[in-house]
Amino acid sequence: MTISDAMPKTGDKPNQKTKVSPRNGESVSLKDLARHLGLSPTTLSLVLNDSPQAVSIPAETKKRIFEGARELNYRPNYLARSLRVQKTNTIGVIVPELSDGYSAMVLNGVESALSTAEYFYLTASHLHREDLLAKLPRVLIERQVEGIIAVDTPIRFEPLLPVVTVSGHDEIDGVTNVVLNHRHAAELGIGHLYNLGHRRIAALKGQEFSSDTVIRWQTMNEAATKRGISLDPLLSVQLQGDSPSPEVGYTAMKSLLARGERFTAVLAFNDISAIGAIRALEEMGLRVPADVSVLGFDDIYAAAFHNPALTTIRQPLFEMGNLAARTLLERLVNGKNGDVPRTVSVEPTIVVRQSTSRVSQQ
Amino acid sequence: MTISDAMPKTGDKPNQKTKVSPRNGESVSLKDLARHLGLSPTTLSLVLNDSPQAVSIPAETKKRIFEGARELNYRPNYLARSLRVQKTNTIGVIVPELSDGYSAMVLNGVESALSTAEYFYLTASHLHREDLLAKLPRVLIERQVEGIIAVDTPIRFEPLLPVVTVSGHDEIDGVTNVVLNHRHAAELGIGHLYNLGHRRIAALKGQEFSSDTVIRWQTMNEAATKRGISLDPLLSVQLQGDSPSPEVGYTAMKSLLARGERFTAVLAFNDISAIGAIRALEEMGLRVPADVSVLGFDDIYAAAFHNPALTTIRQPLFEMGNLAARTLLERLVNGKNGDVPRTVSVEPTIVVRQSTSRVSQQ
DNA sequence: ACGATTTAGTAAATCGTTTTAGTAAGATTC
DNA sequence: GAATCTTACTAAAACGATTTACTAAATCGT
Repeated sequence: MTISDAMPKTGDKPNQKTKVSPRNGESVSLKDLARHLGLSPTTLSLVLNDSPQAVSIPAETKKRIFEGARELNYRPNYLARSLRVQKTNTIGVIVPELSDGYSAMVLNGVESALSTAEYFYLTASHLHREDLLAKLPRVLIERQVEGIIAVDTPIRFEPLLPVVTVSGHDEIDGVTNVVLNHRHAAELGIGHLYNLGHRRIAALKGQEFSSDTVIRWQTMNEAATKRGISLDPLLSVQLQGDSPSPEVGYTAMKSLLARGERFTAVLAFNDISAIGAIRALEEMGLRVPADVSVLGFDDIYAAAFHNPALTTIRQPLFEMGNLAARTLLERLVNGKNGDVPRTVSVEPTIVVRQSTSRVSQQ
Repeated sequence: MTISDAMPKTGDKPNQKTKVSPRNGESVSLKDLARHLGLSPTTLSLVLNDSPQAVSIPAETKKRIFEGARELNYRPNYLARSLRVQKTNTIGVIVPELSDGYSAMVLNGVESALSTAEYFYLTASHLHREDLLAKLPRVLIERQVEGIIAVDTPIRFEPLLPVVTVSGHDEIDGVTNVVLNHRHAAELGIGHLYNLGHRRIAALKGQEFSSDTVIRWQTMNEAATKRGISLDPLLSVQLQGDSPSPEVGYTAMKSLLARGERFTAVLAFNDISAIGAIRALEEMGLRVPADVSVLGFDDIYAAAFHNPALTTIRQPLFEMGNLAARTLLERLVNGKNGDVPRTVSVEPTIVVRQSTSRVSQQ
C-alpha cells in the first residue's frame, strides 16, 4: 500500500475546470482546496484542525472537506503554519561529530524522546571548530528551533532559548546539564581495581576538548586518595587528536610504555581507547589481563565482544540523550521554566568481564 | 593546561558570548529594526541581502542599517524567508536507526556535503516499522524539505520530490541509488578466501530487512561458482533481530556450529557480526584464523583493533553518504533534473589483517 | 529651462497558514 | 413579531520576511 493509492488518478477530468490544478506538480494550498470546494480557507482550516469553532459546521460539509483534501492530496505547509502559530516543533542538536558512536548513541535517545512528541530535530556538528561553535547556535536560532541540546559541547552563546546539555562543559544559569555521576563512576572503577590488588594504576586521560576529561581525572584521583594510593602523573598520558578510532589509545599507550614505568592496571578514558591500548600492550608482549588489567569506559557494543572482553564502566548514553530531550520538552511543552535544575545525573554501572584480573604476585 | 588556553584570544574574557538584548527576550523583526532606524523594511531587506537594487542606497545609510542590525541583534526569521522565497535549504534523511554505526557513518558524509552548501537536514528513523515508513516521508514533505535521502530503506512513497537512496531497496524512476559495487566486493572476498585455499566457506547472511542481504548473497554465490565452488546452504545461516550488537553474529554462529558441518572460513555480513562469530568460534575451541578464517565487511573503526584484527571488505560509508548528498544538491541547487542516473556505485577495497589465513593442511 | 535620468527610498502584494471578528439567514423565545 | 440565539459560514488581519511597482526629489544633458 503506497500513498499513491490515495491520490487522485491523473486521468480524472471532473475537477479540471475549476482551475484548482496547481500549476502541474506543484503542491496544493489551502486556498486551492477552498476554491475547489467552494468554501473559504477559514472553514477548511477550522474543520481540518478540528478547532472548537468547527462545532457549527455540519457533518456533511466536514465530510466534503476531508474528502476533498484526500482527493487533491492536500498537505498543509508546515512553514506557514509555524510562522503563524509561532511554533516549529523543532529543536537543534549540536554534537562534536557524528562518527564517534558517542554522539550517535545520545542522538538515538534524543530522537526516541522527540518522536513521541511529534518533534523533529536539526543536527549540526561543530568538529571542535571555534567558528562553528559560535555560528551553529545562531543559524539554528534563525531557523526558529525552540530549544537546543548540546552534547559534549562548550556553550559559546547566550542561552536565549531553552538549552539542555549532555556532559556539558559549563555551569550556566537556566541550562540543565545531564551528566554521569562521575564520583560514583570513579568509585566503581578505582574500587574495582583496588580490590583486585592494583596499586600502580596508569591512566589514559581524555582529549583536551572533552568535557569529561577534567572531572574524570579529578574524581578518579579522589577515589584513589581515599584508598591511600595516588595516580602517578608519570603513569598518565593524554589522548591526542579527535579521530574516533582506537588509534589514539594505541599511540597514547605506546608513548606511556616508552617511559619504562611499571604499572599493573590502566584506566582508559573510553572503550575505544582501551581497545587501542590493549593492542599496544600486546605488541609489547604484555598479556591482558595476566600482566596488565585494562578498564574501559562507556560500554559500547564492541566492548563485550572484544578479545579479551572489556571490563568497563557503563555510561547510559541513550538514557542521557533521552533524558535531555525529555527535560527540554518539559520546558517547551509544559512551559515548566521556573525552576530549571542545574544538573541531572545518571548512574554508571560497572560491567566486569575479562580485561581485568587480580594483580599477579611478584 | 585548561581549555581556555587553547582558545583564540577573542577578547579579554575567555568565553566571549554573543551579547544580546532585544526588549526582554523577544526577538526583533525586520519591522522593528526599520522603525528603530526610521526606514522601511523594504530598504533594510534590500541592503541586508545585498540585492542588486541596493546600488542606489548610499553607503552611509547602508552602514546605519548594518550597525542597527548588529546593535539590536537582528536575526532574520528563516521560516518567513523560506515561505516567501519557497526554499528551505533543508532536506530529510530517513535511516533505519541511529545506533548501528552504519547510519551514523553515512550521515556523517551527508552532513559534510550539506554543510558547505548551507543546507540542514532533519533525521528520522523508521525502526523497520511499516507505519513509520509510510508516515515519515509525508511529514518531512509537510515540513517542506527540498529532497530526501533514504539510507538502507525501502521507498513506500511516490517520489514527488528529489530522492536519493543509499543502498536502496528499489529501482525507481527518477531516484538515484548510491550503492557499493557488490560484484566487485564479492570478487574481492571470495577471491581472497579462495586464494588462501578455502573451499568450504560458511556464510552469515544479513537480516531480511537489509537491502544488501539479497544482492550480497547472490554476488558471493556467483563469485564462488566462477571458481568452481559453491556456498553450501547447509553452511549458511541468516542473522536474526535488529540489535546493533555482535550478539546477533554470536548466536548465528552458535546455531551454525550446532549443525556440526565442517568449514574452514566464514563470510560475515558485517564486522559487528564477524566479531560475534569469532567469539562463538573461540568458545568452541576453534582458533581464528588457525582453524577458521573470518572475513568481515564494512571496516568499522573497531575492525583494525579487534583481536585478531579483522580482515574485511571496506565499504566507504562516509563517501556514500557524501556522494548521495552531493547528488541531491546537484539536483536542488543546479536544477539538474533531466538525466537522473539510476545508479551510482562506489568501489570496495579489501583490507587484509589477521583474521584470515591460508587453510591448514589436513 | 525643460525633459530625462538617477538617487533614495516606500507601499503594497505575496508566500500559506491560523485566528479574530464578524455577518446573514433561520430558529427560538416571550 | 421583535429581540435573541444558533447555525454556517466568511473577510481580513496577522506571522516576518521578499519583491514588484511605484514616487518624490535631485541631477544631468542640451
